[in-house]
Amino acid sequence: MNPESLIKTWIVEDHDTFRRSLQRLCTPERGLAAAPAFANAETMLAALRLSPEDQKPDVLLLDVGLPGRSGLEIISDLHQLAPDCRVVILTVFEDEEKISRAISAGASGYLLKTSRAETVAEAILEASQGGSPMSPKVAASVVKMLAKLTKPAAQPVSLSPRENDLLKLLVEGLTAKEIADRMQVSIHTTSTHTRNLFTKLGVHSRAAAVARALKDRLL
Amino acid sequence: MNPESLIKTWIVEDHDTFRRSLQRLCTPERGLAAAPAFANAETMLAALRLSPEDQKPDVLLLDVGLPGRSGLEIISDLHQLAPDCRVVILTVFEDEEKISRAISAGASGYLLKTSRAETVAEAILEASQGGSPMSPKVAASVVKMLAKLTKPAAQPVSLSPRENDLLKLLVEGLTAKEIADRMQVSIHTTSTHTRNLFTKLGVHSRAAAVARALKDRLL
DNA sequence: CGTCATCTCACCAAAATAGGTGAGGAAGAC
DNA sequence: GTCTTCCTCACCTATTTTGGTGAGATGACG
Repeated sequence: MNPESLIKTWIVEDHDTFRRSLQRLCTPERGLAAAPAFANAETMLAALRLSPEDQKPDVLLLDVGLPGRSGLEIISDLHQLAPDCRVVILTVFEDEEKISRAISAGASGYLLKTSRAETVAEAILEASQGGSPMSPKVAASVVKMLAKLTKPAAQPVSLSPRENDLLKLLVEGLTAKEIADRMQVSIHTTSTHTRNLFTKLGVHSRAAAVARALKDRLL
Repeated sequence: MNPESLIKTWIVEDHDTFRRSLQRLCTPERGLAAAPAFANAETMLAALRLSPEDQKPDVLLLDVGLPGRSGLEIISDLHQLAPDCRVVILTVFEDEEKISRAISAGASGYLLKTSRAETVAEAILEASQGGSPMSPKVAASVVKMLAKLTKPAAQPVSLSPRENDLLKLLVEGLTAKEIADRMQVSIHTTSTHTRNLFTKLGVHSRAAAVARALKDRLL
């Protein structure tokens, strides 16, 4: 395999021994170029700023072991400096909170530190190809969270087209007058629609209607 | 490996040839028991209803090839009949819409039909152990969706404790009077808080405040 | 053909909200 | 100490919302 096609990985890991073993697993046999490694994220960012375009990493292995100043904050800086670089989190934490934060911050993959070396190497390759490598437990958590967030209405309501329009505009926070304007009808009509909508949704105020619409994804 | 520890897999797949090849990959060498296979979901459910508890499947491989009556609807029936059974979707579709629907419906895994046989076998094992096997592209979509859904406020607002309480109650759809009651203050106080809250959120109505709160996850 | 749902508009009145000003007390920051 | 933020309460008015009744037009469905 020629050097150009080797995946360029950078490593951020504060624990010396572990950092060296991560470096050791980046070998040409696995399709990985020799990996620069840093003891903290700031050093890595400094190096990245000095780095010419063609030497920037394809994948960043990021340890977020320490709570508090967790390392997730640097992901947005990283994406500024190297937009195409994929971030793979490496950590001991497997709770939904931590996983969710990492993914919101822009991480593509999330591995537990219990992963085998071979698994980490495969994950780097997968990430570089646009995938999202995750340890099985993490994947299960992610699926569970997504299921919760996309759960549809408990008792689906059937709104008429105009009622649907109205609801959208309510969610935008418009007043009755503005809504009438947008819907090209008189304010009396919006009032009628609003009353009917409230009845269907089982609410008595615009705020409650908006809450129901957004919570139960009625749009 | 003794028969008790083999994973019990059931298969729903309308295409004869593909169904047989799925059956062939369920072998004791891979830790999988011989798998009953069905050409459609209704037949499978009928069989499941007649099935004694100890023969119910650990994992269901579910083809959702056909659009329309897609097969996803049966997942809730399945969970009624066999609450511990994990569902792994097998399909050619890889768009976010389909993936999201499947996961909302209660699927644990999602494989593309381009997957190799060995990959499918491993996925069944992973699912049975509580994991969520996904093809790389699917995992990437799932992570992308979760990132979008959990993205925090663009410009974070710092609300005072009382303003936060108020916002929660607004989202519940309470009136000013009810809120005053719950917050144990006079209605004049809630009014003041409301005005300050609106200013901080940059809105001019309760509905818009609720929309902002829910969209930007300010709670 | 009648019925039903929907959309449209109108008039009405009670209630709630939006928005402004002022002001006292408590807690924390400088 | 002073300043600021926050919480509390009050009074004010204009506007909006909520909720009721009624009614004509349309189109779909049986």
